[in-house]
Amino acid sequence: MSEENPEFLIDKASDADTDGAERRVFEEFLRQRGLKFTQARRLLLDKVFSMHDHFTAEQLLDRLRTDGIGASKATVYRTLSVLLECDLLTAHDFGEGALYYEHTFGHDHHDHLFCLHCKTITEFRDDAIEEHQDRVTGHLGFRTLTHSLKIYGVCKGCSDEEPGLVERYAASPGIVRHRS
Amino acid sequence: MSEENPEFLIDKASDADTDGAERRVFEEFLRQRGLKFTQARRLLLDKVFSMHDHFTAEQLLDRLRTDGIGASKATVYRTLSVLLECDLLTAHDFGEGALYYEHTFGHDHHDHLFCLHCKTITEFRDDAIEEHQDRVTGHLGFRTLTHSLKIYGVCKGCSDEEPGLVERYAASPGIVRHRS
DNA sequence: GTGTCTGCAAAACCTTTGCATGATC
DNA sequence: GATCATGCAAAGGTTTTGCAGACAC
Repeated sequence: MSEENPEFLIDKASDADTDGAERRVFEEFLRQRGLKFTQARRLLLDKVFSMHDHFTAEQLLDRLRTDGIGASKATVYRTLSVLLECDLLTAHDFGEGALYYEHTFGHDHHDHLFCLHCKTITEFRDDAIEEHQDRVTGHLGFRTLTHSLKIYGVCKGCSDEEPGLVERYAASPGIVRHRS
Repeated sequence: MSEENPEFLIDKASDADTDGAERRVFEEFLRQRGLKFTQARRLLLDKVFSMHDHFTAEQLLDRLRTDGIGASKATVYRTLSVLLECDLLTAHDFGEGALYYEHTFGHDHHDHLFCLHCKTITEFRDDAIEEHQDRVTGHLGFRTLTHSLKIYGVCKGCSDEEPGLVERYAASPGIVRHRS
């Protein structure tokens, strides 16, 4: 492993080709529940799986419209909700007002770095952290269903470009919003 | 340390007596900014520091009214905002719609377990987890300002009382809401 | 043809804000 | 007395919902 690509960094490009498996999962899920595989749902599924970054409902709607697909806001939210239920999608709240979604098919759990300046989201995974979490919950008899670790700060790119940025954010709690 | 009280559990009772220090901090902060120490702010500060659990703005408002203190919703939100800015308060988003607040005076950083069934919030701290986080961000040149680790699941009390609860939640992604 | 889905607009929800009145320094 | 704070109601944002017409099975 090179220094530029440490073992805990997640390679986003590797999920580029899912071989259409998400579609089979989706169709099967719909069938089981007596729901219908409509054109809107097919178009939305395709769009969601063509985006390999995190996106909000509004951004998804915009990109659909750019493609000339006239889906309504209600349908976007309702379809995202179905995709969440069948585990093809995950939502993350970074305290920015809207939820960020990412498709998750065959992806392992991972955690996030959120740059408060450029809003870039970086994914990472660290087994040691996971193990320590399990140790804590095990001690307490707490049965974990899901968990989230989010680290907020300033990414290397931003702090290289603008030295003093970190100090500026640290002095402006209003920007960090004290959400933790 | 007894088994009932592992070293990573945070003893909430220990912050019961702050000796009024939070009031001095608050007054000093207000003075520095040319803000006023009004009756509403004093009453809210007292109430916030008399509550040793996590609470929402709505719950705070209710408890104030129970005490016969008629603060408006706007004032509650505005005062919470000031308390956040002077680091006497922290807000947490557990995906329940509203933010949960907790007063933090002389408290070290800690993480949270959230029981999806009884909504109980348990605090813990684990230095090893923090160290691993620092290692990851260090590798990436990411400058951390704050972070949050939240573990969602079913607490020991709930799963003892209702066996099968965990499985029920695991099968109902809609309840977990897929927020992570 | 039955049952589900879509789009629109309106509502829900928490939170913030504008403005006139009232309190603090 | 100047300035900031309060309360009310209205607006802000994202997300959800009711309903009539449209589509999938």
